[in-house]
Amino acid sequence: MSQNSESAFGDGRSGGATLDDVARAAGVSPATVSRCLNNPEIVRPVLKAKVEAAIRALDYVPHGAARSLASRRSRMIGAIFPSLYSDLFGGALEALQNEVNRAGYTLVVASSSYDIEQEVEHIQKFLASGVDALMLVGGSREPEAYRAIQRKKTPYVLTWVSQAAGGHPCIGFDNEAAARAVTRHLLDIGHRRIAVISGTLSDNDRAEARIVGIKAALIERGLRLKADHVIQCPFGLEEGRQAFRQVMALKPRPTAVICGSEPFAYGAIFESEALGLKVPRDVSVTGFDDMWLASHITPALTTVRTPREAMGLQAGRYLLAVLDGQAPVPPRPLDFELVVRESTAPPAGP
Amino acid sequence: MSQNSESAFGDGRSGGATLDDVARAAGVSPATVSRCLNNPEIVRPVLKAKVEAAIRALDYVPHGAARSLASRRSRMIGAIFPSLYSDLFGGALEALQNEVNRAGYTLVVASSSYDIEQEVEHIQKFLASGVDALMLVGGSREPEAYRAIQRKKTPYVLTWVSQAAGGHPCIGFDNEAAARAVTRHLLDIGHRRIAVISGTLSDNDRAEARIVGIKAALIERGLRLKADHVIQCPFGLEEGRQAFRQVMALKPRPTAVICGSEPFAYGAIFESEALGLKVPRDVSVTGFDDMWLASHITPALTTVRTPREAMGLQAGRYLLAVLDGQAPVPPRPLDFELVVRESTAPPAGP
DNA sequence: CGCTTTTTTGAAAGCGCTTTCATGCCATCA
DNA sequence: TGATGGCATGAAAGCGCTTTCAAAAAAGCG
Repeated sequence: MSQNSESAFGDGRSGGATLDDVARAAGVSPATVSRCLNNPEIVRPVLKAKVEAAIRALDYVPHGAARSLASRRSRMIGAIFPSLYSDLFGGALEALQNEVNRAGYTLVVASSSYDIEQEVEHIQKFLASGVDALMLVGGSREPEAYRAIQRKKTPYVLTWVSQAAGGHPCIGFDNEAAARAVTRHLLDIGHRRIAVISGTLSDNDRAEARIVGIKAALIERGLRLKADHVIQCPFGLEEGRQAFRQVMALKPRPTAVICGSEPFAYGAIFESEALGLKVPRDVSVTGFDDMWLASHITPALTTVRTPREAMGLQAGRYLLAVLDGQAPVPPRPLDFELVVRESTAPPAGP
Repeated sequence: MSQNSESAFGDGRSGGATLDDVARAAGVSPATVSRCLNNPEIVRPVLKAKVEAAIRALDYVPHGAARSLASRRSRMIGAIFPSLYSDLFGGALEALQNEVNRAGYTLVVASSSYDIEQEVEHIQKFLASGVDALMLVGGSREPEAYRAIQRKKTPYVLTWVSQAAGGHPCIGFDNEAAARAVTRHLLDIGHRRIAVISGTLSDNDRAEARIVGIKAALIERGLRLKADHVIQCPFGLEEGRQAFRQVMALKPRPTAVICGSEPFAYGAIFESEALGLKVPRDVSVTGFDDMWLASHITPALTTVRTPREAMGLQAGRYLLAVLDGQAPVPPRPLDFELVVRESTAPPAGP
């Protein structure tokens, strides 16, 4: 039975070498090996070298569950997004993942399908499986959900919002201000009859805040948003088309429509063609998020660029910092940017 | 000290009740409680009821890591996608997640950014953290990666392909056949000068297979694909625009361009406008995947619809079946569908 | 150079659960 | 009715690691 340097060991034991094996091979105690893994700086270089050699020779990989059990930390961070289907959250997800990976954490992901009940189930499952921290989107959920999180003392952060009732830590942008910016732009170029296509408002504080922002901007100019001028529907391009058609049937016809999410705007632009309307000549359209299609569609979309990757990144950093015992830096709202392109123009003369 | 039925216990112990607590409360042994959790049918109804009551009363939640350690199963399934940024894999991800959740598993996700090195690192990390099964995209990776997986005896499945060198289990569609179908369509309506915009071929067997399919269809008609007629570039709309411009500079100009991925096709269509070319009058364009924009863009895109959700779903089912000890059903290729819309038409007369 | 203080190390006790294994119980059979 | 199984239960031994705690070694000091 020959033993070539690395495979013989690894292959022999079905489960791989254990920390005890390493200790034996290095001629030290298991405790020392453990320290090499978790606190390398407190073990003498001589021993550390021996241990590292043994680890390499045995192709040793620590057993995650055993580690979690003994240390009561899972090294997992959970993230729950409203949807993974669209690419809206994809960038944030990737950024978050990269960030936590870098620190040795594993990201566990779930999608709630914009369903608050499903979300709470996921929260509970994550809590049960012992995630060390939690990233959530928005602040609309039952107080009981927060209580469960806090009871377990699990660090968490809300994204996509810059503040939430209850003083929860947030990493996001000011949805209200962003919507206000879009609205002001429209008002500045002369629009007065403005309609809104919004995502379903219940259980979605981002959508709510955007409506609030729009109303605020309108009020600044002594205008107000009539109830029949805001259409609520589930996110989606097709839904946007329908809503746009509906809004264009209003008398007098609005000269601009603000879309609370980008697919609505795409839908509006596509539908305008079907309707024989020209954007922006006959009607101005704005989006929200500045996704990849925005600059390529004809007409190129006026929209607001939201800091999606940045939210993922910062949320990761924040959670990591808290896990690291640092005083949680009070996060400040991230910047958004109004991007004016071709889909908005002054309204045609009366 | 009052003890209201549920909160008093749960709040008292910082970590929550343990299985031993439940056993004590129910007046049975820990072993029995464990059995109630994992093998309810072998414990007498009387005891089971007692245990269940205790569980409810104590608000007991099993400790995942302890379970994993003792049972050597993590109840986690790992999935590594080339990208989470686009919505290409989003549907599959959601479907997979729902499927494995249903069976009590947790999905752990990672993105490799189309980087084979990064992918192998993720594979190793997942293996180390003890995932019970693994979902991968495509079959292009070092043999060592497979060896590592097999050494750990971790069930796995490759998606997005219907077969892979090495006989690995696959849940996907026949990329070659799909590309052949698109090409034949073009040939059938009279095209002879066909160019291709392909994703980077190295380390991407899906892209490779598509090229093979295109060549095969061409050869059937006695044609061949000239080297300068296939442009390789990273996935992306912008890249597609550039590649299209490049391809349109060929003399004689191709009458059709096959895009190996949908964003390329969108880019081609947008760029054609910039170039003053009319699709399909001046040039036909085909996509690949039939994503949401395909039917809305002008002209609506001829493309092939790939079974993305189905792959996620079936991959989940397959893995679950293997984990359940069932004989792994030899998976058959999933269906794709050629969707002919407006972006293809017979070439203009010579 | 002997003594105290500070670091490093090792021994051992779990973390919370699963899983043999042996036991006691009851139904079954001769 | 006594022997023979079969089945539900409990006792106990870990799973692989971390983490006190105390002992040993190194360092600092007079």
